[in-house]
Amino acid sequence: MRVLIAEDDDRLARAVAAGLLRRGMTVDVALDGGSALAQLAATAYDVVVLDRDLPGVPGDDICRHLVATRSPSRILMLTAARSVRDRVEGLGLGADDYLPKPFDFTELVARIQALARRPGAPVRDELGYADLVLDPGRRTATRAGRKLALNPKEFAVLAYLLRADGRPVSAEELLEHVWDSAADPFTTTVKTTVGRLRAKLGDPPVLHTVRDSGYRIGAE
Amino acid sequence: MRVLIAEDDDRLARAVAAGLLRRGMTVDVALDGGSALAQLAATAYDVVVLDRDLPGVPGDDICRHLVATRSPSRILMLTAARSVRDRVEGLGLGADDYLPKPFDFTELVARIQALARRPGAPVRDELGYADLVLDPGRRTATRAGRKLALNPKEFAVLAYLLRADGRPVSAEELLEHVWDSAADPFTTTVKTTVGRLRAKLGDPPVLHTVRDSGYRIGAE
DNA sequence: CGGAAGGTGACAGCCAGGTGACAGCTGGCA
DNA sequence: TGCCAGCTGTCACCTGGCTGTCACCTTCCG
Repeated sequence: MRVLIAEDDDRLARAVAAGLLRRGMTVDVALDGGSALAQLAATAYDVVVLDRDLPGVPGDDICRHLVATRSPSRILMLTAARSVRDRVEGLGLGADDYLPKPFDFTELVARIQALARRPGAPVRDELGYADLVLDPGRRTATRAGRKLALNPKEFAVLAYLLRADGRPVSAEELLEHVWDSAADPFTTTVKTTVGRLRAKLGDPPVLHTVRDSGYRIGAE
Repeated sequence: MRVLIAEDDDRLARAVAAGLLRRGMTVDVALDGGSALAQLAATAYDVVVLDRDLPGVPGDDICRHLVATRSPSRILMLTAARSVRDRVEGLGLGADDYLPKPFDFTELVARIQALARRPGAPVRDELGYADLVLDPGRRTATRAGRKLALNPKEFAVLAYLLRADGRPVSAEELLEHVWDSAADPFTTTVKTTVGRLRAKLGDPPVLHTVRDSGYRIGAE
């Protein structure tokens, strides 16, 4: 699957690209409207992630262009403003989905995957490991059928770890993806949050520490 | 995906049909209420775009009919009048979405797609959770057999939350669907209305807040 | 045994969300 | 037309809990 990220915030674009690459997608990045159009002309993308505030040619215009040319690409709009008006306008322009900044990176990745799956079978994505089940759509988490009262940050961390599917995830990676990308690199909040999450997950332990590489969901 | 457009303005109907065909949908048009009913009886549509001011059988009646027969079709109501009351009534009748004329064509297309994509809890003529029962057709709400005196806005909000079936619904989403889409994005009316609704719903609480995500009907 | 990585509990600031008072609007009615 | 009542939005203020920091402890490993 081929994805174009049209986003002028270089760090953000690269972080998203990294996440998608890890999920096996092919990713290109365009830092301004002009190059986005050029890349769209040259290559057939499955999904286009489109910042509304794009320098050069604004995202709205690119969206209109894609719709007008009956491009088969699905469009996911990003916007800084969170107003209702923006949302309506975004969808009105023909975008397939819409995400206001700031967003949870894992959420973005999930939405891109949902878009990539052709419409039809409604997507009910559920994450889980053993008796632990997470439903991102409903914001619910259960263990052995028992509901877990997770705070938003704890929930986001757990979702990210589950999506990592057993791979150890470093504190830095969590900081970048679950927290604001401008987070203080010396913060200790990750270990605190993981600690609280662990306590709520209960026994037997499913969230393990891999020394020097990070945290991991899985067996022993 | 199969869509029925029940709209007596011939030009408008054809323009919409053309746009939907271009997005790969199968489209039929009914120019009056009678033929709309006939086509609905003959064919299973995913989405019905329903003009309220339909000659023959009015759109409201068709909507009621679809809800009463537990049709799986999703209903998008169109209406010339733009009043809030209209909007609330439309949703109260059991429509899934509502669009006042004049509308932006691309917005209509986007909404139809959104409806089609929506995972399919079938439309019911009665909404409810636990001892709470809502009858959109008769605009009545009861809890544990006791009638609740809900204002129109409160009723519409509750109906929308019940249709979301446990999924958290953001204030933004409520604003867009229950209020006028041109609503002030910084308004605090949602939390006020939800507060009043909560007070009327009584104990035990069924309307919960999910921090950073919205409101949700359900257990704890 | 010493240092670094990781865990834990206490604490405080802040902000999302809740609440009550009030006022404007609207629709019904005489 | 003027009055009244109920619905709905705004505003100011409150509060509870989420989250980050910090100090200190434990564990691991060379």
